[in-house]
Amino acid sequence: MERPTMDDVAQRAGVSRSLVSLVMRESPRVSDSSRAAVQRAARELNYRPNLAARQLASRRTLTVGLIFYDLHNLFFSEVTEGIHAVASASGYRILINNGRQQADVERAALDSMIDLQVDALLLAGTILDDDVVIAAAEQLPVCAISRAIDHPLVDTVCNDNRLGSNLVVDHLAELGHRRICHISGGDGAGSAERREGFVDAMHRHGLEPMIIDGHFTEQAGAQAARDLLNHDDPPTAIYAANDLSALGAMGAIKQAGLSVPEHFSVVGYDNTALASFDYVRMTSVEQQRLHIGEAAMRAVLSRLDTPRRAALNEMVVPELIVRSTTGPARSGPITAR
Amino acid sequence: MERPTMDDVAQRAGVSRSLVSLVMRESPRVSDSSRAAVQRAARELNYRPNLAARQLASRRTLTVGLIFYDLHNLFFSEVTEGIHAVASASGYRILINNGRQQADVERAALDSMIDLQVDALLLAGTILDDDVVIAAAEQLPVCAISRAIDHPLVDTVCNDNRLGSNLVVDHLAELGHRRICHISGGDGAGSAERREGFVDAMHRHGLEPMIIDGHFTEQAGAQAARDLLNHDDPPTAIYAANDLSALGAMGAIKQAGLSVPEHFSVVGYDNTALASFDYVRMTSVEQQRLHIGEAAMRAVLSRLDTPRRAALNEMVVPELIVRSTTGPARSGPITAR
DNA sequence: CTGAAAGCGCTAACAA
DNA sequence: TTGTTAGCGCTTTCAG
Repeated sequence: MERPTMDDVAQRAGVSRSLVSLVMRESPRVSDSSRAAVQRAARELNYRPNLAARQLASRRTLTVGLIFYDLHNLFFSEVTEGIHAVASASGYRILINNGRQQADVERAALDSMIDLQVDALLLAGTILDDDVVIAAAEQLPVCAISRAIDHPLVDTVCNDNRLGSNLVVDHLAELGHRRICHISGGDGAGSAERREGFVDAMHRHGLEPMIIDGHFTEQAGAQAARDLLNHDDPPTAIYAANDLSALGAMGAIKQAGLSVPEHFSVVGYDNTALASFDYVRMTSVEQQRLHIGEAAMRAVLSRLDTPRRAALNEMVVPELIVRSTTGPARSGPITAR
Repeated sequence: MERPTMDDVAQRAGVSRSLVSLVMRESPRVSDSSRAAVQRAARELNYRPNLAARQLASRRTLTVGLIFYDLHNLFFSEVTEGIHAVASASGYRILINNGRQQADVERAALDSMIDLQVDALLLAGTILDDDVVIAAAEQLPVCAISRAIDHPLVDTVCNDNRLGSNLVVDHLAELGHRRICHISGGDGAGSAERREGFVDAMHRHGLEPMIIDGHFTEQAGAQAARDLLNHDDPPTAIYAANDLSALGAMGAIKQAGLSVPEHFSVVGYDNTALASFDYVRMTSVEQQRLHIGEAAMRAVLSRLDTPRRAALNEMVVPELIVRSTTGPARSGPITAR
């Protein structure tokens, strides 16, 4: 069964193909009667426009590509909701590709999107080289999410990671914590800023920053926590660079027969579903993911209108969500209950 | 900056466009010297073939569409890995769309994919009407994942949900549990079979099945558990239809000051990251997600070769992963520690 | 092994 | 408001 084409519809409706085209694109300059006839014919034939042909002729796809750093990280799922909301309101569809945490896979995904001629590109936490991103931005609007890129053509939307770290340290200091350890996020998106914010905030409170190099993974958090447990003078609070890592730390603490927040306070970042489960109830920093997604989509839409405008670098204000994994600092050494 | 076309490459390489086309499609019938010249010209111009044009002429995209029931469910992330592995080995790219748990969004995603002329469609846990799926299957190869559809054109890959439930009940019965409650998954993918498998297995053990209607969500699991806690004679074990729901139940139990597995054993389904976190260590049923993804992708590839072959309905054997949320049944009523 | 020519299904001036 | 006419960038016969 061959798919009907515009010509088939035109023939059936007794009009020309261009008229059908106009109706399909919802042009106002069509008489009501013609429009009705075309729509009826289209329905009867179960006609659907061929996007490839449309795109070849019009040079646009009404499609934006979205490349994920990692499909397993729930942070991006929520960001996608925001993107979707704005995109669908503007008649754009979204195509997702998974970078699987590997730069070369991301690169292939990016090439693939460009081959498909998406109208714009959204990069969610990708670790692609700046050069690659900039080269892409020379071809089409690009917005990087959760990643700073300083270039006039690349828009960015990030949360204020330094501020987030400050909120965390303030909260912990207020609870009486003085020895706070940060498990860093390695080369992950935003981890450098979170780390710097942590150091600054600690100094501001007159405290000595303590840092373990980590990753945005459960394993890294677990390993770091195990190291801390063997420390001569373990900290009273742990601030992990994201929820996954924080949960890893909580797992290690639990396995050691200790508990949160009695022995250690633990704070994560991202406020993903992981943190909000009643079984976990983790204190975490909310980045305003929905807002981030919306802002990113709006950025590329506006650049579609104004290709050479100056870069937009939006900094979203994060918020600390206090739950049950933070409490007063224990006094003295660790004693199993 | 205009994108170079095949003609530009041909001109630069001093050959005809058709020859460039052959080289781009890696045809063996090209002399080494021509091939080299074309490849060099393409590289120098930074040429990338226009997929829309290619598709318009060849009628294929080398692209498969994947529609997710929900991007927030980690189950599908893993399935995607399997799909990706097989797809990329065969030169196919994957395009993902999120159904956001709503049939109409799924429908829009499906239409969108068909408009884009993807070569085949993979449906991961979608709740689309059978009619819609079948109509799609008449246009292109379709494989439904985690969902049974009985139609000669629709391939399916599911895990054996009945068997999964049997494994769970066997395990719990062996631990001495006799009052086991199943929190069902409502209209979610596979929940009917899990429920039936549960009932059968209970009867096989001479036990009375107990069921609460639920959903594939944390909230549903929590609500069900709260109901059970108020029960005259609460069960000693809870088998939730998926990990999310099981974690919800664990949260409610924890909030009530009770613990797992001392007061209640809890089992989930899917063995997602949620279950394997050290902080959770939940006993759960592994569906062999990677294998499921691979099988689904292989199914559509084979149907691309043999469009009218009989439907393939693969049933993947699940495995019970025993962790720390199941233990011997408590004897007697619940007493807080 | 290489080139010429005819579309794929649609959009976009331009004319009428 | 509607129809005519060129393409969009590529693949695919078919000759040579």
